[in-house]
Formats: sequence, C-alpha cells, structure tokens
Amino acid sequence: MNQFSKKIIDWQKSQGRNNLPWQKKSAYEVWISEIMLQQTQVETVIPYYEAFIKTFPEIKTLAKSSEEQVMSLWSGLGYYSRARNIHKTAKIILNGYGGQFPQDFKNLVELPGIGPSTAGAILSLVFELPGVILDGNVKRVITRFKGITNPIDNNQTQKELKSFAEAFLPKKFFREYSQGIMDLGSLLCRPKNPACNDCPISKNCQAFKLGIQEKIPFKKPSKPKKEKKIDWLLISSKNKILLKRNDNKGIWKNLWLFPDKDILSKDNISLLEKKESLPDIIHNLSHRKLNISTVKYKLKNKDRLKIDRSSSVWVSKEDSVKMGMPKPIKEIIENYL
DNA sequence: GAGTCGTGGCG
DNA sequence: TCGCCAAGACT
Repeated sequence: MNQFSKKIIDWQKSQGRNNLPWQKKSAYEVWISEIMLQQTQVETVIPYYEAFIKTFPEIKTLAKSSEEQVMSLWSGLGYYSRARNIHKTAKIILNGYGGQFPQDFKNLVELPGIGPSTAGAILSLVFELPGVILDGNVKRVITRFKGITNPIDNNQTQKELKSFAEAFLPKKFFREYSQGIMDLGSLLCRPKNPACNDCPISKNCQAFKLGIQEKIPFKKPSKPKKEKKIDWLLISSKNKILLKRNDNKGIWKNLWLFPDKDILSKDNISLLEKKESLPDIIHNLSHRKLNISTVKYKLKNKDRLKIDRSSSVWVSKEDSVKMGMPKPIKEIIENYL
C-alpha cells in the first residue's frame, strides 16, 4: 500500500471523525447524509438529517411520501433540487432495484442527484469498495500535497486531481481512507490556518515544503454579484396568510413564496389595507445579492381577493410549516406573524 | 463549460 | 461588513 493512504488510514482511526450520526449506517442513511452534505457544513446538516430520518426511517417510507413533505423537511437547507432528486431516486431504487442500492459506479451516477463524488462516497463508506471522493476537502489536500498552483477550477486541473485521487487509493480499508482524507482536509488541511504540524503527510507535502500552503488551492478571481430587488406582500386575513407557488425555474423553484406586486390589480387594491413595511432583508447567494422588501397587508374577506387558485393557497401559520419554503419566507412568518 | 443553485459560519 | 468556503450536481 502507498505511504500516503497508509498514513491517512492510521491517522483516521485515532484522530478522525468517528461519531457522526450517519457513520457506519445503511446505504440509505449514508446516501441522505451525502446529499445533505453537498456544499453544506456538518453542523448545519445534523438537525436536518435527524428530522429527515425520523420522518422517513427507510427508503420505502420516503418513496411513498409526497414531494411536498420532503420539501418541507428541506426548508431552510438550500439547494432544493437536492430534495426533489432524493425523492426521485428513492422511487427509482424502490421500483427499479427492489429497494437495494446498486453497488457499482455506473448505476449510482445515473441516479438523480448522485454525481461522481457522491457515488464514490457511497461505494467506499457503505460498501467498502474502491470509490473515489473528490470533494472540496480532498481537492485541497491533493492540490497542496502535490503543490498544484494552476487554478483549481480549470478543466485540466480537475482531470489531474481525479487521476491523483485514483492513484492514491489504497488496496483495502476504503472506508477508513475516504473518511480519513475528508477528515484531514476538514480538521487539519483547512483553507485558513492549516495545522501542518499535526499533519501525518506534511513531510512529503509540496506546499508545506515551499511554505505556500495558504495560497493553494489557487482560484481565479470571482465575478461581481448581480443585485436583484424583490418585493413581497404579506397578506393576512383572520388567521390565514396567502402563499403563492414560485415558477418552476430559477432560484427557489417550485417553493412557496409570498405573492408579489402582480397581485395588486385595481380590484384587489381597494380590498387590501396596508399595514407596515417590514425591515429589508439582504439575502446573499453565490452569484446574486437579493434585496427583499416586504409590506404587510390586511384583508377583511379573503374570498373577495382575486387570486390564481391553481398556484395560490391560504394557510395558517401552523400549517405553513408543512410546506416547502425558503429561509427568508420561513423567517418572516416566524418573526412577523 | 461556464452559470446556476441556498444558506451558515468564519476571519 | 464582506468575500470566501463548505461531504457537488446539473444544465
């Protein structure tokens, strides 16, 4: 076995993370955790994971649930296509694979939401097979170890990383190795202040040798964010509020939002009693900056308001928690209703 | 293959 | 405060 993987395996056993809720669990549980962990930190995932598994303890209960229930459990976690894909994949596995996860890369990556890295994670962490994980942690460890100073986001570097990652694979202990290289990246080989003195592979690390570990991985400068203004109307009547299903495109696809100014037709304006404006919310996304203004309205008889019945719904605050909605909507309902 | 997709934490 | 980064995948 190569020294790189041997040192990581040894380190993982004594210093790695071995008590996360999804470790050494079924393929179903590991899969759910892997999807939730995509671009999301461990601490953020844990409560969502616990609630999800409690509601859907096995793949069958998930596959037979409604998409709305899945989305409601995902509310606030972000990247909502992950939740829709989880629901799709659960059905495929129940109906096409008899409820059992395939144990090969080709069939795994064909499932919605499972890409190369997640497939590699399932293979190694669940089935103890040679699967390659190439997440942010692993990429950082390898680029530093190999002293790669080319931009990490260019295509050539990605290929290079993949080939190094494959070459580093041990011949056994695939689970410990995969877990170990991620733990190493997360706990020691951090983006800032890497703990090179505690690192089991720093002796052969090119970046450490050259003292450039904090400069790697090198990234191309990011482009400025586009700004967008959003105006919402929080309309309440008695104990109900009006929600509208978002377009099936762009951000917050298909989630429930407040209606926007389109609802202010001549007929409707005369019915609505304007209350106060809520504080603006700045909501930063990876590529956009949203400036959200919400105005509160009251309405005596909700049945007189002209709304698109196919995409709108009046709900109580209690019932709204069962619906899929993004963070700002959840927050506004919680704080201002 | 560059853009898109959420949200939280951290320095 | 603000930009970066996080167990990436999809288009």
